[in-house]
Amino acid sequence: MRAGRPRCEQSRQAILHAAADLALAGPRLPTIDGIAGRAGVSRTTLYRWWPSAAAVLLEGLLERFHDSIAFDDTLPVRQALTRQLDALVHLLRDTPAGILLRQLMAASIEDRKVASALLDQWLSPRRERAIDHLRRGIATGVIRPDTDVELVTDALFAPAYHRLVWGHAPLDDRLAEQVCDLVWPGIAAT
Amino acid sequence: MRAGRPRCEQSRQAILHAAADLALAGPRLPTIDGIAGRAGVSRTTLYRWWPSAAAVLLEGLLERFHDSIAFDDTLPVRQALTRQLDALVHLLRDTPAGILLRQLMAASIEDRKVASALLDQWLSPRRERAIDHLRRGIATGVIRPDTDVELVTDALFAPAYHRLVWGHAPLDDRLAEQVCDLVWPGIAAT
DNA sequence: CATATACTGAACACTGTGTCCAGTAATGCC
DNA sequence: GGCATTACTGGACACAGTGTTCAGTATATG
Repeated sequence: MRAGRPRCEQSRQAILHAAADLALAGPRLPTIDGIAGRAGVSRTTLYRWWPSAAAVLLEGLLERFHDSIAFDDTLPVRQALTRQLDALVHLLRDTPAGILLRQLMAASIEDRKVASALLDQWLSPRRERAIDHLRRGIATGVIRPDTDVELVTDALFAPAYHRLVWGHAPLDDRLAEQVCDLVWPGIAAT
Repeated sequence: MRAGRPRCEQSRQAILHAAADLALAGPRLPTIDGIAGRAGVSRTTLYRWWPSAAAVLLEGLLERFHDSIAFDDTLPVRQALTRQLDALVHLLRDTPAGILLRQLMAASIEDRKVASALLDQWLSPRRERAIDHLRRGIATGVIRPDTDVELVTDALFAPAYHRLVWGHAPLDDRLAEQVCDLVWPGIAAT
């Protein structure tokens, strides 16, 4: 163990919770001062461990939803994809993850570090799981071998994120199944 | 004509251009002070006509790209959709519209007024045109009559916006055609 | 000329950022 | 127990940006 006073895990949790609470309370990203105040912690402690409020928010999101990638490769490919997408829709609509992600996407547009962290730790792992399913489908002959798996992954998942960001249409219960039904004929082996 | 000194159109243009220039120069939204300084105009003049820097940016975007909806209902439905999507991909990748839109999407997440303006004046008109094409396809028997045109519109256009925002994959030349090819079998009348 | 509206430039209070520093607290090691 | 090391505190600071106010100046109509 390292010498010196150990990091206070209780403060860390209080900070992550405070950041999430503030993010959920309003449309604007929480401020460093706001988070510190609500967590009952000194401003300096925040800067000691995180470079920005967005970084705090991201760590909280990842910690809270780290096992939210619905992955089940025992299911048939089509069901597995539908299930993963349905889990995402549910997550974005019915848990704080949706609002947190919205704000982090806004932050990532203005801050390249947040952008790469969010891409590496949120989107890419989920895309990889979907791509795994698609490759499995190609391997088992269910999906056409010339399928562009990256493109199909975007076609499947982009509508959910799109509706989250723009808010022009609801993330309804049937979305996942509808999108999968729409895309499937374009990739199914004849 | 109204009494009093008329609004200075030259200043207005200088402000819109300054805002766009600053937005293109960096990842962060331009500031009111920055825009005013670059346009050679008093801060007060900006507040006189716009509520925020994002509002300036949005007005500039809409004015510059107001006729960027590729709409041609003489083409067959499938080509018309492909063409509209291809025009969008090109716009997002090869013109300032992409960067401006990225920043406006970030602003719209933090500011509901920006969000509704952007939705009403950018996304919705474009969605409506796509929906028109799809309805035309249904009317002419090319597309299945039970098609959810809103969902299909999102499936077609969301991938482009998704790649613009996340930057995980390029907006390449074949994207429009690939997405249309992927979705078409799911909506084509048998 | 009067009236109405627009632009200027400076001032102001306010919020938030990011850094610094001296002081205090908690741990491992000798 | 004493020491080195690291963590947390709280106040101070300079800085950038916001949004408003106000007196002064400019330019249009009638």
